[in-house]
Amino acid sequence: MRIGELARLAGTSTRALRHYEERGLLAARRLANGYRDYSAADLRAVEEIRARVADGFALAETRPFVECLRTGEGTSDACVDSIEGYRRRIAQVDAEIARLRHSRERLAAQLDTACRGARGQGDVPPALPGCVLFPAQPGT
Amino acid sequence: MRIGELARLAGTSTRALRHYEERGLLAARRLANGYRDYSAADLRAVEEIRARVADGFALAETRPFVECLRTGEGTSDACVDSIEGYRRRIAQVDAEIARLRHSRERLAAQLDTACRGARGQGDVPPALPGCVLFPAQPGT
DNA sequence: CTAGAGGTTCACGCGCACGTCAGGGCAAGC
DNA sequence: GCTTGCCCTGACGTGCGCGTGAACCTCTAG
Repeated sequence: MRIGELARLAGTSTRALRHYEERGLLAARRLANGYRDYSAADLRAVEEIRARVADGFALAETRPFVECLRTGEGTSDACVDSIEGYRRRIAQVDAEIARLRHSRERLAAQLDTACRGARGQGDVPPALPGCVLFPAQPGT
Repeated sequence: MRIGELARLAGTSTRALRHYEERGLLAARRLANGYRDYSAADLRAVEEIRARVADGFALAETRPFVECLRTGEGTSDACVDSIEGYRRRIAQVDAEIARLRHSRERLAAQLDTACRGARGQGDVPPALPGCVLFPAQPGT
């Protein structure tokens, strides 16, 4: 198939596919007229890339998975580097969640004091908007 | 004080301070020789900016807080726009945490199946590295 | 023959918060 | 006079994942 069809099937753009090729993630055969020619395996590779990127992997970090697809035929998980990649990314996500949770706590505290002490130190300010229905952290 | 001292006191760079000025967040008087001249209030403003940025606000979004500092003398919380800002940011953080949690679950599932099915379909692969001590999500 | 829908490469744009030169001026000590 | 340390204003670089032309070629249908 050619680049347009692959883009449609993979739910992305032709520009993205050429970008993956520039980055060495995707290699296309060429037809006699210079057009790129892709196989079903290439579609799998692109789906793999998109899936990893959707989970926060940088493009360069998807490389082990793509290479694992080529050598391991069928799955991209079955390589040591892939497992390493999963673990690293999970650690990053955990760290990021922790950071955001701390940030969330600080923000909630700030909002709280802001609502209490807003302008009129002792008496209740006239229904300061945004201070009713103070939001609790979901999922806790 | 001049820009270097302010940068040291605020724990940032002179370049950052000039950048804030370009963005209209910080206005400096000028000495006779053209040097910027800052006051203690400016230090408070810079601290405010840094604090907001540290909690994920974009530079432009720190503007209400800084302006609130000028008008409200003392705190930056006591303005309606600040409270709105807190709420919006909290909503963003919550959404981001939710996204990351879903991503985390998908990643853990992938790692799990990868560790199970790695290479040798039925028999246990020779202690695939990274598959021992499968990490659980912290804080749950 | 002529559109029109595809393909090709090259190369700049973007958003964001600055880092990092380049090329100068000002004040103070030796 | 020279060095040193601080300051000034441009203006380009960075990282990332493409978007968006420009200018051109190629195949197919009418």
